[in-house]
Amino acid sequence: MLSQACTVSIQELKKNCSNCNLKELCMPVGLKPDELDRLDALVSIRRKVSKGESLFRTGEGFSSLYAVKTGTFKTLVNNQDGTDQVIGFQMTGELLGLDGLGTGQHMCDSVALEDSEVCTIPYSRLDELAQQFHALQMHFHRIMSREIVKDQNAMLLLGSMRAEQRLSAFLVNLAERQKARGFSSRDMVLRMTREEIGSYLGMKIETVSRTFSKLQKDSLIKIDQKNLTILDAAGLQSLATGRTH
Amino acid sequence: MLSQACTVSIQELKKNCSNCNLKELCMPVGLKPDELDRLDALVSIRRKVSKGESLFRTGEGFSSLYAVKTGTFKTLVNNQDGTDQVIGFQMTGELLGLDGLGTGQHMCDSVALEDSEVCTIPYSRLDELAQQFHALQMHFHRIMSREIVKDQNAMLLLGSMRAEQRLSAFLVNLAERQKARGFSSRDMVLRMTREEIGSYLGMKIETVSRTFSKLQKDSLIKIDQKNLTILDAAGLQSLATGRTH
DNA sequence: CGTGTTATTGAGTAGCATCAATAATTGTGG
DNA sequence: CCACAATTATTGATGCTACTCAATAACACG
Repeated sequence: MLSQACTVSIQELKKNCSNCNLKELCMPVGLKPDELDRLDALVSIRRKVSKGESLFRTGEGFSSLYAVKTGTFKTLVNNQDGTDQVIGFQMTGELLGLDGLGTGQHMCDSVALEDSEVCTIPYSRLDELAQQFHALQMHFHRIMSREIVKDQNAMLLLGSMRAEQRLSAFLVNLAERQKARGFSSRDMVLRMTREEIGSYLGMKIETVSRTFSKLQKDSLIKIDQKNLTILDAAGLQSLATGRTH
Repeated sequence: MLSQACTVSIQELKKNCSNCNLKELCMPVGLKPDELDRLDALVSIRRKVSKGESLFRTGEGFSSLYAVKTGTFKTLVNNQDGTDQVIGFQMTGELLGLDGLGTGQHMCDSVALEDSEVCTIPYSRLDELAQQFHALQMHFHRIMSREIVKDQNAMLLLGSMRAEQRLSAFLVNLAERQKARGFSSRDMVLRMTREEIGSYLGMKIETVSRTFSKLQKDSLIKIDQKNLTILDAAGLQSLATGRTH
């Protein structure tokens, strides 16, 4: 795995966190210059993950966290009957692997939806560094807490929304995240299949497809395969936050 | 709030973490005696919360975590349309308040389902102590990670199980937690209403009631109001882990 | 003891899943 | 680079699950 780092050029190695344009989204927020330098060394291990390849799998030993440098991932939990369920999509700047910390083993699979690249953050070294730099420790806590809140909001979505609302909320969320990354929140490319969206939102692929068609018929979106345009952001938002049942 | 501590007798104050019978479930797991002593001082602030009363509410400033000493709580997220959804039930030894760490404000409400008591753990002091005692820091990370995994499993339940399966999984989980606390996993008292169960499981109160009746008809459980007896634990378990759709 | 809350059960219905057929797209090997 | 296979997506017809509405019963609380 470490040999993967060789695929990164010397030039690339020199620009880690310090001048990474994801600073605001990833770990290093609020760190002082010297703290950033230390973190740089930590995440110098890059790893490429091709489309469809796993970053880690359920049951594998946990040793590192991963920050998505480029690309998109999905996270899957293995249902006891052998089926999988998507429980999250991670895009640039988001952290992967927090699930493994509790037991020392990863509790889900992480699979790249497109050719992607991650920064590997060995937990033991993050921990060491966090002991020295309190701000990093605090920030790490905040990241974990936000992960908990995010999951709880997903529970809300799954527990009390109907199909149209779920999909709207999902698209609004995607748009927000795109915007936070400096991309258009109007036009985007869905990296995941209808089936993956359905798995995440607790609905069948046919229902996802029909709901997309309905949103399009109502002129809220334009959807052509993976290419999505949000035509009426306010309308979509009001659908997403509307009555539950 | 601090005045609540006065309701605790001197005698009670002397027996905190060190000889608390929840050691295995709560924070102090794996700490050395001197570390435990320090934690003792930390959690000496007890607080009683009567049935129906809030421990904290959405939007309130975050300053402390809470360990349930006795009793049961429910956690609610406020849906944007004004309705609430139960996203968890906390029993003895479980930690509350992790949601507030990310933003500095609580992101959910926590309400006592019966007269309860919590140990207040000021975050700033926990943090201080964790800097000194690395084991505590590690343990705190593990607790947060497990919270994430727990929520992800709840997403799985909500996204891919049908009513009977959801309720079975819920009851099996309750039984396991009762057992971990040294109580009977066969007979228990449900502290929550049917409506609260329904809210948590993403189903209506009528469906909860009907599903209880069905499980009883099939001789898997005996349910008389809040009194539950699990007659066929294996059968219930196999329902809970059975096919999704 | 009465009132408000909580729970049970029935009848009818809406929403989503299932089954099915077809189309569009992606990936692969010749 | 093209042809074929496999995957992914769309749309229709039908059925089942769980929601809605409703009536009644049991319980909790003051």
